[in-house]
Amino acid sequence: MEEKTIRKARQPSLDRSAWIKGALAALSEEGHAGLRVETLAKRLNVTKGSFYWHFEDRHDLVGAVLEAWKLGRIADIHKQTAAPSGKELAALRHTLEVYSTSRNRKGLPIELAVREWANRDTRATAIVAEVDAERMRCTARLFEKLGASPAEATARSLLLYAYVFGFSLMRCDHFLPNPAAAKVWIADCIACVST
Amino acid sequence: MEEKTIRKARQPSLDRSAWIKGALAALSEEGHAGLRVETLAKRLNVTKGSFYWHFEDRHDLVGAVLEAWKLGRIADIHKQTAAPSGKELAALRHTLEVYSTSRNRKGLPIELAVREWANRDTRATAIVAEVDAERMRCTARLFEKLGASPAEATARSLLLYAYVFGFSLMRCDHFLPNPAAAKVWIADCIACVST
DNA sequence: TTTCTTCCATACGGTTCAGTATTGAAAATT
DNA sequence: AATTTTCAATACTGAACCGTATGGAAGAAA
Repeated sequence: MEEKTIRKARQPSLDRSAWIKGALAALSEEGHAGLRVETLAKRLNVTKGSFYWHFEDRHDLVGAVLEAWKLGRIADIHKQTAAPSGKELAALRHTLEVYSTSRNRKGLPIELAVREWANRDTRATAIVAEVDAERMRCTARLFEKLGASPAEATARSLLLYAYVFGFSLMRCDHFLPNPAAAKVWIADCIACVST
Repeated sequence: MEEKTIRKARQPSLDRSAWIKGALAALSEEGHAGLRVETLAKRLNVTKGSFYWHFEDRHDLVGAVLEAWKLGRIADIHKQTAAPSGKELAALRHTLEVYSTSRNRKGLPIELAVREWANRDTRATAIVAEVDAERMRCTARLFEKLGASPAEATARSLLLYAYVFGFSLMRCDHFLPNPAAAKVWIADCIACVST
């Protein structure tokens, strides 16, 4: 409603990034099935005419969305793991916390949608592989600085990310007697390198 | 092709379970988007006429699929965790192994599709919650028999399942220098209760 | 002002799918 | 054998969607 008036007041029209941003929001709320041209147009208060001006076709949009997601994830992990010497453990625990708290209201659904989608789309598979490799590189580096062997650092990184993604897939709110305690125990298990 | 002749030779026609079985296969291969009436009909070499005889509508099928999936998962976990005294650790390690090996070619994609789907469907959410609760009950029992406190048993169970589901979401084949070693390290981390 | 470029609206055709109605054929029952 | 019940094929409506073609409005350039 407000969007509409703003647009009619000649906002310098939409560009590719606006469509991608809307697509990511749709991906978060409706999953991969939400990446529809006409549906996105409604979300942005325009028509398909705009879409086919900025994009070749739906395939083009999907590729752009994946690329934008990849860049965002890699930028995030670099920020999270850029720890000064001595703060490596805090950085790891912070990384672990970012995903398991309710902060990532938007991020985690996108993450899951992309990964589930990667089971049937080779482009998504490649993007996920790139993101995973970069993330594990970054966390493994921190674990090694804490004294872990390369093998252990890799294993801990794998466990860390598998846990956070897997946890977000579970619905155990009704079962966990003390969710906070369980999370603390797990965090200690993953991110406590015995020096 | 063979299916076709068999059917024409008057196999006692399809029943609900055949449709559900086909739906689970479609769910595994194409995700939630594969649960289409006409698509399933093609897969079973019949037409929609048959579907609407056995089911009220698509909503009906989806509910039946979720229910069938739930029962299957609960039956599986009961079988996996029915360990004789002294074999608890082996049962836990076996449970851990079942999901992380390539055996579950069909099961894991369904698991992920249902769980991703549960982000937007209340029925799927409820089903997943039931399955999670039962699984964690079963594994926590084993951990407690191994000497873990109730809190630790719960935490370990949560970590176990979050890990196996999260791992199946990751694409780190190109990065892991020694996948087997990492898996062993993680298994030891999750399922080695210090007595 | 006129022309051109940019950006979007509208209208259209084609596809896929959910759901309904009707018909038909084999099986079971009488 | 006649009839009823069970199950599936066919044909249809309507909606959602992709992609194209065309026209139009606003701003920039001439």
